[in-house]
Amino acid sequence: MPEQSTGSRPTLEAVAARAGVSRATASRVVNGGDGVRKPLVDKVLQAVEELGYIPNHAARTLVTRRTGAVAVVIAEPETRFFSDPFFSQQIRGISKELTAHDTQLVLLLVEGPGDFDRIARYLAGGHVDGALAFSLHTDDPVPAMTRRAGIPAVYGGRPSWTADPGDQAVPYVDADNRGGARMAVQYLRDLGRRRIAHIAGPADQTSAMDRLDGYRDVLLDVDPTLVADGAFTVESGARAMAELLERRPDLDAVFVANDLMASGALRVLRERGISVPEQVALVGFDDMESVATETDPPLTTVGQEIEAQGRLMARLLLRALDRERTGSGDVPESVITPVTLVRRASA
Amino acid sequence: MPEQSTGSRPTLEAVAARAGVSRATASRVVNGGDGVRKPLVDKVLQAVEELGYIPNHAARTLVTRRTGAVAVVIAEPETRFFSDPFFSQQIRGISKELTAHDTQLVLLLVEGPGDFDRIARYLAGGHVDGALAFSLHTDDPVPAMTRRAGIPAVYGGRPSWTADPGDQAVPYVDADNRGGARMAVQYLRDLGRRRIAHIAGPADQTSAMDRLDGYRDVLLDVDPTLVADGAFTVESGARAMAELLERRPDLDAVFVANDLMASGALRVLRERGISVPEQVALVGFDDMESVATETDPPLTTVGQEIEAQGRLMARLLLRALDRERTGSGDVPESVITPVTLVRRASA
DNA sequence: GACAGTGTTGAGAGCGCTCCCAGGAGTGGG
DNA sequence: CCCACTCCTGGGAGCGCTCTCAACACTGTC
Repeated sequence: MPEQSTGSRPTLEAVAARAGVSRATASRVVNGGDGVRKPLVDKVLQAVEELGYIPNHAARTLVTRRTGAVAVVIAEPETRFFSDPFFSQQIRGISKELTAHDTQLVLLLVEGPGDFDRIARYLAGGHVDGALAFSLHTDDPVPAMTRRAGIPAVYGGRPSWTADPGDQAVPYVDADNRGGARMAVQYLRDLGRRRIAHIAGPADQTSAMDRLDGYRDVLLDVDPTLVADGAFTVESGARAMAELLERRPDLDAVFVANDLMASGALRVLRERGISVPEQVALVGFDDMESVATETDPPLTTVGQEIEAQGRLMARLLLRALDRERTGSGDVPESVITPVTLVRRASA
Repeated sequence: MPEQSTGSRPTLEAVAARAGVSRATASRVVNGGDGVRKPLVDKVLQAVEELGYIPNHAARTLVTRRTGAVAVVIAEPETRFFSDPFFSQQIRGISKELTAHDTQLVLLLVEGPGDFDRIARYLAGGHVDGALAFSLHTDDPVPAMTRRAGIPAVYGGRPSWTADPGDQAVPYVDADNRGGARMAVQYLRDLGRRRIAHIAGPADQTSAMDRLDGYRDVLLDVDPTLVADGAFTVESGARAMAELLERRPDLDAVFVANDLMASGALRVLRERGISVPEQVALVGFDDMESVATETDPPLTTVGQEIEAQGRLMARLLLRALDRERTGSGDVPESVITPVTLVRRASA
């Protein structure tokens, strides 16, 4: 084991001295070795090895002005962050991609509304080169913060302001919510269902609205009594289902905007002795492993590649960073990821 | 808005100049202002405000040798990290505590076994002041890495090597697994159950072993046919339940080492038409929100305060860091957090 | 053989900050 | 009124690194 017990860690200076070269040459070797002759490269590399040299990150950042880290901002209120494996998977994808490009992931969980100041200060403080954020609510202050901090950002989920055409383009990655919804409703129709209801997600989340739009795309002028509002939670799904059943006891199918609500809806249907899928067919959205396969019956749902979305977000950000550094390269553009209908037993 | 559009951000030098003081005094004010007279403090503060000054983190780290960040190392193979809200909650608790002490959270997800090198290099590279890790497997290389890197670490879950008395003390935070198991089994006994089986977790995780020990504490010399092995997953729980039913069709209760397995067990019992809790009473462990309340019937289980555990881990680490810095303070000691029996319908 | 051109190396100037140390201002006691 | 002492402030070194620039060696050409 290299001598790391000597208290302070070896510096580039020490490496250079041991290799019998200047600090500048040692630095060149450590950073790739371009333009240094082979024998010297070897000598420096050996010195690095012998001393157990590890570059001092702070010193390097101080001069290069690059931190090699990006922030992941999660502004979701407690409840969802917990019960939702969505974030975990997305983060896993992000982590994979960042790791492959030697970039670190700083996790910024927003602790309540008053905490945005801290986040803003952090982003502006030069701690990170860029930011990834999940823009789930219309009033999200994160975009303004990253703009002011002057660092590139990529969003997960279509930010609401993209509706305004005049606004600056912020790249984002999102599943094809609208297309997926269309697919689900069309499937129910092909099954012969005619009174297809919808349990919608919260109006301040674009994914919920896009899914609602997709539902409407297929069922052109749909009866408003067939649509109930939910909040993407199990409980809200149960409530909405009860509401729908009361208003429209004749419904024969429900497209639910996410699996969590679908599981709540399923519970209510079971309690009332309504058979699924015989009497009422049910299709969810998300294909959330721990939910969709565990319900009784298992959910037919729209699946999205969550981890791939995370990877993609990271990739877009890294590309933006690269562009910033080299001054060239293609401008990152938003990406819509495909979805698939996963057939199980509920429809 | 302060003039941040001038390209490069203002330095301490600029603040000092504007306030008409030296850089040293400006630095003192920025770092608390001890030993600086009020009028000067105010002048500097005003300059900071006007210029929108934010300290350069890299420069500060370079001289203080403190990064103000800690790593959270998660070495869990993919599957569990996803389906398990455990980590999310634990991280939330960690984040809350760190944030309150102005410390950043760098997330290090281990991507496969070959990735440990990267983690080791990162920890040794002076990027972070300390590390939090979840030590779930006996062969976990993280402890060795942090020791070599010379940074303090705190573990989540009792590390297996704490069994060896000679080993150095590594502080950890863990739920009272053994006590909780005792509580659960005792409860089943008080219910009048006499043939209480156990579905155990994987043998390389101390939590599983501690729960098994607790089970044995109550049922002194238990018949080995009453114990089946699982892997903390829904599927493994189902398999173990089937196995138990085959070996001991007379069993009248099962204490399952976690809720995920309990939900699998429940499914098997339902499929066989065995009523819960009438014929077989079932108690789980973890009180995992999204599982325990959603099963049919809802699970009676042992609840632990996961978020509090995360907070505690962070607190212990911060204390160790403080100790390192000031050279005094109490040595952090491991903490066992209490558990409670949550009664629902399954027992 | 002189000269331009190419490739490799080292010296040294900072990056922005903290902190040690010395000097100056102010205070109280003898 | 002078001296010792305390309190506050500024000068300046230096944290470990990158990067520019100049010096140097070597090659090929006319």
